[in-house]
Amino acid sequence: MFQNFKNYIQNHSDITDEQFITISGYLKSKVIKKGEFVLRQGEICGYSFFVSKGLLRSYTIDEQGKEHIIQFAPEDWIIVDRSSYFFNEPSELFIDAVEDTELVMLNEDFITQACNISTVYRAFNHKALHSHIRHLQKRVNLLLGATAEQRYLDFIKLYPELTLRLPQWMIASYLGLTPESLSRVRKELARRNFKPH
Amino acid sequence: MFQNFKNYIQNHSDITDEQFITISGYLKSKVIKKGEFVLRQGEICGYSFFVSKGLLRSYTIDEQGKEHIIQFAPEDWIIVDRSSYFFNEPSELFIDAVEDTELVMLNEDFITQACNISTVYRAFNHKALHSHIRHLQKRVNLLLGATAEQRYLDFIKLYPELTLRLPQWMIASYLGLTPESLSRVRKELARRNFKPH
DNA sequence: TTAATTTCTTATCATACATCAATGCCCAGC
DNA sequence: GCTGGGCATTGATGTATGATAAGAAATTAA
Repeated sequence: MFQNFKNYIQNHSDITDEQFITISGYLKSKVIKKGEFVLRQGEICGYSFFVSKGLLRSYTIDEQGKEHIIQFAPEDWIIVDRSSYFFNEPSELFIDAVEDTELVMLNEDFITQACNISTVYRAFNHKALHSHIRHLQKRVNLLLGATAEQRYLDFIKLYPELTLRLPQWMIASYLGLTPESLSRVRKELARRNFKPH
Repeated sequence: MFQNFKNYIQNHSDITDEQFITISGYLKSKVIKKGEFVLRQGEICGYSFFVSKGLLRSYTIDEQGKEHIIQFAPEDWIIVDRSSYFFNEPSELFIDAVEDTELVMLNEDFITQACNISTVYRAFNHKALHSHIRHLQKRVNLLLGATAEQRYLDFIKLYPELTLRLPQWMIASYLGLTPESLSRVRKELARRNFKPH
């Protein structure tokens, strides 16, 4: 039931099988279909969501009703609105399933317990926060300076498998483009004989 | 010498005067003039910089030689390239002084010691990481969706005092605009009789 | 004070990307 | 096998912002 998650957590900590069993009481698993939500704007994000199988995304909807995708989470990724989770504030984000998805929900108690049991896990968590910051800062920098084409090239370099799994309009949304613009960027790349990978 | 920093840290933790004295051996203070650097692209960021007086900024320079300002840090703020600091990687960022500045440099040992002495300080640190993430995510969202005017209005609402202290071209750079565009935005706001504050 | 930079504004023109609209594609469900 | 609804492409046109250039204003230096 939690096998993928157990592998994941043991790869990143020294938590033993027995320890995992004791704290797995704080876990919930869930299976959802494409399009179903695990978080909606306005709700408080009480869980981190680990993706065992499938693909989730988080996004905002602005005043003009436009979606802006913040993050994708394929297998072995964790997705969460950290602001809402940590500060107990209503979330700005929606999180829904891009594909049929199996996920594990970790609540605050689980994290606390795991940190108490294992300093390795605690350090892993700390590192994850820094990775998140690094990623966001890089994205800010790209959005400040890079053209549509540069942002797209960066995306397919960073997420080659996602590029294949996602509909193009979602990639466009992640990059801050319209689907039409992304289509033209791709056309231009093809004209110049660009081969991904 | 570290008075402002001592106040700051005691406001955010239960560290005593005596404890502060023992760990203050890990601190360095520095006075720099407007335009001087505390970090350059390519260097590893070995310190967090606390601003006692004055104003620092961090920014990148892209391939076309354009600056993109990532952060401002006035009094009582800490500025650091967390990626470089945590992962020991060469930094993408420059950090220099917008005004003549007095600062305190905290190295890894200081942070470690302070965390060991005080769980309150440790929690404060943890919270700071989450605040950073919240801020970056909000900025990504603005850059994805908002117009020049919306971004500028958001800025002056968030940083009213900075708006007065900074040259406009730096605000423009922070917002991902040219100075000319920001000037037009301001003109249009003035025409519509907008009063800051 | 004058001179010299730097910053801000304004105007014109250029361009990347958005918007709107039409078409074709694909594959999901009947 | 049709049929319909998302999705991708393409073209025509619009618009916000960038680029360039010049002058005004403000700040700093001499």
